[in-house]
Amino acid sequence: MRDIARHAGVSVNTVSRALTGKPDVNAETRARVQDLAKELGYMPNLLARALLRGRSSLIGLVVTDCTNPFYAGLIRAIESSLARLGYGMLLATSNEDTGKEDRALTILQEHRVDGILLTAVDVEAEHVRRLLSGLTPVVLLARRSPVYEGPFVGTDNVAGAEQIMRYLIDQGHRRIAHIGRSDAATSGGERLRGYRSALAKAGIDVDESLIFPTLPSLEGGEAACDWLLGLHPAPTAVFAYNDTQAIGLMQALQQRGRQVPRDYSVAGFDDIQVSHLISPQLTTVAQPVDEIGARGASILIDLLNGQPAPAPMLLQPTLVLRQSTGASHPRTA
Amino acid sequence: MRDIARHAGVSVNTVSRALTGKPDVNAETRARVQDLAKELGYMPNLLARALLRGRSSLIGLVVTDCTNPFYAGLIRAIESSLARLGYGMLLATSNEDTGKEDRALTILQEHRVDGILLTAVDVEAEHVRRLLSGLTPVVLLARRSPVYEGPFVGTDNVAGAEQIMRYLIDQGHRRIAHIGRSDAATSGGERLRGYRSALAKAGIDVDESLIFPTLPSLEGGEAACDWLLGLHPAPTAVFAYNDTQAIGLMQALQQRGRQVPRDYSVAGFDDIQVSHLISPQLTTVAQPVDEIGARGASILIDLLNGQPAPAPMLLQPTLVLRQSTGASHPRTA
DNA sequence: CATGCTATAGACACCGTAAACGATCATCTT
DNA sequence: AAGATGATCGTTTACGGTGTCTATAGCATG
Repeated sequence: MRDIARHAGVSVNTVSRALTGKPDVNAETRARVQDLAKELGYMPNLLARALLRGRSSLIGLVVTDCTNPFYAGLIRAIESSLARLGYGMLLATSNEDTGKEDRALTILQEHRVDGILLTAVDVEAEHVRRLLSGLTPVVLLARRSPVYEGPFVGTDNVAGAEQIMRYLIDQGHRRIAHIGRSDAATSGGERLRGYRSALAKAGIDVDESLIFPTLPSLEGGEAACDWLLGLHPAPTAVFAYNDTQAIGLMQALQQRGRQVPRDYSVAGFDDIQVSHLISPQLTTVAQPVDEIGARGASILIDLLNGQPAPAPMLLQPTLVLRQSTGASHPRTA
Repeated sequence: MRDIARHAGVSVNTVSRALTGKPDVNAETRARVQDLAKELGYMPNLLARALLRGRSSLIGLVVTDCTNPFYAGLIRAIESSLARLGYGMLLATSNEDTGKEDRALTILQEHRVDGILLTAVDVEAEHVRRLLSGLTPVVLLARRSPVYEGPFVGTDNVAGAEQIMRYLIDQGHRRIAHIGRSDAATSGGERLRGYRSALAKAGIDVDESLIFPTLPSLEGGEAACDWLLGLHPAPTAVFAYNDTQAIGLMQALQQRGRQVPRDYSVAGFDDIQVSHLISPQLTTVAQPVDEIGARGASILIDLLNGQPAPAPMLLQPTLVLRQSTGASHPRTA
């Protein structure tokens, strides 16, 4: 900028005014300065501007694992929203480790991000509490504590689970097993709640022995196979916490000579891309990933602009019926 | 920092020295300052530090699409490497659009990232040329122009294609089709080169009518199905540019009543996660994603520390044999 | 006691930009 | 023609840290 000022024979400040479109600059001078800026390849130093204005135009995003297709979609939606609004995105990954998450958040704050979008490993953790009571605006995504009433965007997991369960019940299934999530993630509890309430609404007693908490991974799904085959009387359908588990289960079932959906209907949650590539294609519940990302970003930006903190926002998932579920058949075994 | 200085009864400068571990501070004073810093919840302002030192501790990463599992893996590897080295990562997505890429790169530079990791949409594009001849250190990932001799890390696509082709040839296949990539991405040309050279080495003439350039997507693979079925004499195997195409093709073939690998052996490239979830599991070539990311990051950091620019680095992919390929059967048709 | 050395800490400048204020000059008003 | 007005531009200051130079005190040395 100094260079431009010297070449143009004006002060640094005039250059600043000319380039940022402020008034009090002669049109001629402005044109000359702008030409020179282009010629010299000038780029504003956002660091300096940030330091002065106390706004970095940077948003921090923390996810647990960007190779998870759900988070990958989230990242894409957020990045594109933020880019459109003129913000840069600092991405950090916690890898489901609270310690790493804590450090990542500290780094983000030291870089003076204007706000943070967080899918927390453990919403109750001490460092999350500290963050939420701090000055940096934060919007939680996908996971929240039940008592938290601040900015949040996520899927209505209870409603999604109820939808898929109602569908299975409508198909004639009465003994429906649930593969759950064994860790602290709140979505596990919510989907389980939907499982229970759908059964209750249909007048079916919940059989606790039909619930199997495990890891939300392929291996978790595979592990559930043995458990499932050991149940008597056998369930006719299974609702898994997520697609990955459901796929693991289906693979294991097929290896044991069972057929889906003939022997067992299997339903998942998330609608990751794989789900319509495997055979049979998986019936599941699609999360509105793009909308979660876009809403999260816009809520955060609104917060930065001084809007009051909105209440938690639950978005509705949609049922995706495919081939892995069917009508209940009477058991021959 | 001013607060700490006042509370401790020392100058701001002394606080700085105490906290950054510089010498010339009394051990007692240092301890007092550090205690106060913790108590007051002090966080260094990296913006200010960056402005002064001319280093932001920020690295920019530009990928075409973070929902692509290959790039998602790359992002994870890079993020974890950078975090370990004390750098933040600014992520931008080009969505295969050179205009968006250009804008993203500008934003990154305005934020004064210390260096950029780039998987360019089009390595020959004007704005990429400009970037490479600029001052910001850049390491290209995965895609490069043949004439570029600067910092680059990627897969040896030619060798990977040769490996899988040699395997198919060893299985007795002689008429092997190739579904290619229709756009400018260099990896397309490289894999095609491997296809040709493997055939040449085996003494098989390249039949240009067996090469079908299309989109690197599911749809591209599906589109290739009609073409494939129209070939006479029919090939016994297909080598696709990537797994996604291969999967699209297999689905389309199965819908037409053809069986894989009985009627056609199908091989892909990339080893995305889906590949071992579908049936038949896909034979493919695995890219060393983690290593590409880790090497890319460390090369960039070396550049920042004044090391001379290294030559392009090609990493070897590994063959993953699964169920979608088999020995060549004589055609009955 | 003068001198020089060391340990410690303060003062000042500076990074690149922008807001606030002040100065200059031409033009307009009466 | 004197004063008011407005357009244009320069000067000063600040953002939060850190490198460099300088100042002071305490101590050992000759």
